[in-house]
Amino acid sequence: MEYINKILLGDCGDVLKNLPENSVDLIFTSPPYADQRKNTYGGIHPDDYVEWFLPKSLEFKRVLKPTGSFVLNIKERVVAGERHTYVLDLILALRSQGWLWTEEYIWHKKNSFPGKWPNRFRDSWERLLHFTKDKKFKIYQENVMIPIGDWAKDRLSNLSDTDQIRDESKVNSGFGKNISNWVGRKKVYPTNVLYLATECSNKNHSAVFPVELPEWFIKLFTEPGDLVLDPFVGSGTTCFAAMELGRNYLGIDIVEEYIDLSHERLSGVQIRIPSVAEKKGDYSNERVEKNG
Amino acid sequence: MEYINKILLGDCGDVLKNLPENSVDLIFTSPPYADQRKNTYGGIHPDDYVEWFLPKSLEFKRVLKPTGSFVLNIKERVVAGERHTYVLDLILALRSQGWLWTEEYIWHKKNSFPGKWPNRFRDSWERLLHFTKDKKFKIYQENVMIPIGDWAKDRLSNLSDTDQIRDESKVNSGFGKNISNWVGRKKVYPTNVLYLATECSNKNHSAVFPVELPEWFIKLFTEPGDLVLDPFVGSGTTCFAAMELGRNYLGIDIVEEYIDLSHERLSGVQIRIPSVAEKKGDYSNERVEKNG
DNA sequence: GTTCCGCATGAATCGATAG
DNA sequence: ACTATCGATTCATGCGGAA
Repeated sequence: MEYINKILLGDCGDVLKNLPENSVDLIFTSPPYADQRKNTYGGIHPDDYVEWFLPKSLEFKRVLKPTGSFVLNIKERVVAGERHTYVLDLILALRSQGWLWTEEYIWHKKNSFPGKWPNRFRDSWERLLHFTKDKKFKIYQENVMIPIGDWAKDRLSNLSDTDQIRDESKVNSGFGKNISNWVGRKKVYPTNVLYLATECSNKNHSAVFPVELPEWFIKLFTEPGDLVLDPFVGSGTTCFAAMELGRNYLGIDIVEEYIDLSHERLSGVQIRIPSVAEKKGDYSNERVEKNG
Repeated sequence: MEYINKILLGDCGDVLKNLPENSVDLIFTSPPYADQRKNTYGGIHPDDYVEWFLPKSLEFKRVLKPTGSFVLNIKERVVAGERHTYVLDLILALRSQGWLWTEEYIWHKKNSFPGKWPNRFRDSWERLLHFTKDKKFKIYQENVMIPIGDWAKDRLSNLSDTDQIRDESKVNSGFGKNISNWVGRKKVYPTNVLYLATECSNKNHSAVFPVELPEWFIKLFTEPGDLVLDPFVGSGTTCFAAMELGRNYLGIDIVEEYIDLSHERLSGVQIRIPSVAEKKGDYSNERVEKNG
C-alpha cells in the first residue's frame, strides 16, 4: 500500500483521485477557514467557500468506507459584523451531495484567543460536524468513557435493600428500574461537548487544535490498524494522533512547508502497541472530564 | 402603557400586531422545538417549522427597537438518525427577512438528558442565536464580567482529583476566603459559551432553561427600565428574570395554563433596586464561572 | 443549624411492535 | 410501506425529610 502512513503534497481533490474507493475509515480534518490563513493558503473568499469545498468532499465520499465517518472541524468567521453563513451553506450542500449530517459536536475551548470587541465576546467554541455515508457506521463508544461524577460516590456507596428491589413501582422515574446497576460503575459515557484546551505554544508547529481532539474521534470511530485521512494535514496533528494510537494515517497538504513539518514531527513518534494505546484512554478522559 | 409588565394570552404573531413598532429592547425566547412539546403546544413538524416561524419573527422585527437584540434559544432534534436542518434553514430565512445573524452563543448544559444510543452521545448543548436589526446595537459588556482571573482558573484546574474529593471542604473554604479578596479587583470578560445547569426539579414549574440564561442576556443587552419581550413565555422564566433585574417585561403564550403559571410565579417577585440588581452580577457570574 | 440521604425529574433517542 | 406508540437506556441536580 503506497498510501499508508504517508504525507503527500498536493491538492487533496487531485491526490485522492489515485486512492481506491472505500479505503478510508475516518476522515478528520480542519480545513483552512475562509480568508483566515491568507498567507499560506491563498485565502478562500467566504462567498466562494462552498464551491471550493464540494469537489474535494466528493472525493472524500468516494474514498471513505460506507461504515466510516467524516469529522469536520470548522467555525464561521465574522464578516461585516455578522457571522457568515458559509458553514451553514456547506452543511446543506454536503447533504445534497449525499452525506448524512449525523451529529454536531462542540469543542468548548478552555483557553480561547484573547481580545475584546465592542459587539461580541471571545469566541470560545468550534463546530465538529460529523458526517457519515450511511445510517449504520462504526462507533466504539466504550473507548471514550469518562470517570463517573462525584454524585455517585455519595449516592451509591451504600444502597438500601429497597433500592435493589425497586423494580415494579415507578414507570416514569429515571432510576425506576434498579439502582444496583450502578454499583461499582466507575465510568460513564461522555456527551457531545468536548471541553479541551487549545494548544498554545508548541515551540515549532502551531496546530490549530489540540492532539486530544483527533485522538478522541479516532478512538471513537476506528480500531487499531484502520486508516485515518487528513486531507488538510497542516502541522500533522491528526496523523500524529493516529500513529500514536496504532492506526494508519494518510496526510495531504498543498503547502510544501507543512509536509516537511509533518514528516519531522512524525519521525520521532513511538508507535504504541494497540493494547497499550487503548489503555491510554484513561489519560485522555481526564482531559475531557468537564465533558458532562 | 397597557403592555408593560403583562402576560398575555394568544398567538404572539397576532398579539404583537397591537404593539407599537420600535418599542422593545430585547426579545429573549425559547420557542417550542419542532414536535417536541406535542402535548402542550400543537407540535410543529420539522419540515414546516420555518414556515410556522417566519410570520411571527416579522412581528418581532417590527416591535424591536433598531438598537435592540433578539436572542433565540433553540436546538434541532434528530430525525431518522440525522440532525434535522430546520434550525439552519431558519437562520438563513431570518437573514432573508432582514435580520443580521450577529453571533451564536452556546449553552453548555451541565446536566443533560440521560440516555444511551448506538450512534450518538447525550446532547449537552443548545444554540443561543443572537440577531439584530442593525450593526449598531446596545450592549453592556461590563454587566456580565467574571471576577475570576486566570490565576484562579489555573489554580483550580491544577488541583488533583484526590484534593478535590477528599478535602473538598477545606479547599472550598480556603478558596472562598481568597475569592472575597478578588471581588472588585480583577474582572474579565466572559466568552460566548455559557456553562449552566438545567432546572429539572422545580416542582411547580418546569422551566426549560435556568433563570441565569435570560438574566445573562438581559444584563448584557438592556438597562434597568428597558422592555423585555418573551413571545413564547412558557413558565415565565424570562419575565421573572426581567422583573428581578428591574426591567419591564411582556410575556405572551398561546397556552392558557402557562399564563396562570407565569402570573403566579411573578406575583411573589421582589423587584430589586437597579443598583442592587447590578451588584448581583457577582452572584450570576459565579454560576457562569466555567464560562472561560 | 448542618450534613446526609432518598428520590423525582428532565426540549432525548432508538428499535421494536402495533395499527 | 408508513406512521404511532411504547419500553429501555442514562446521569446530574435540587428538594425535602432524617440523622
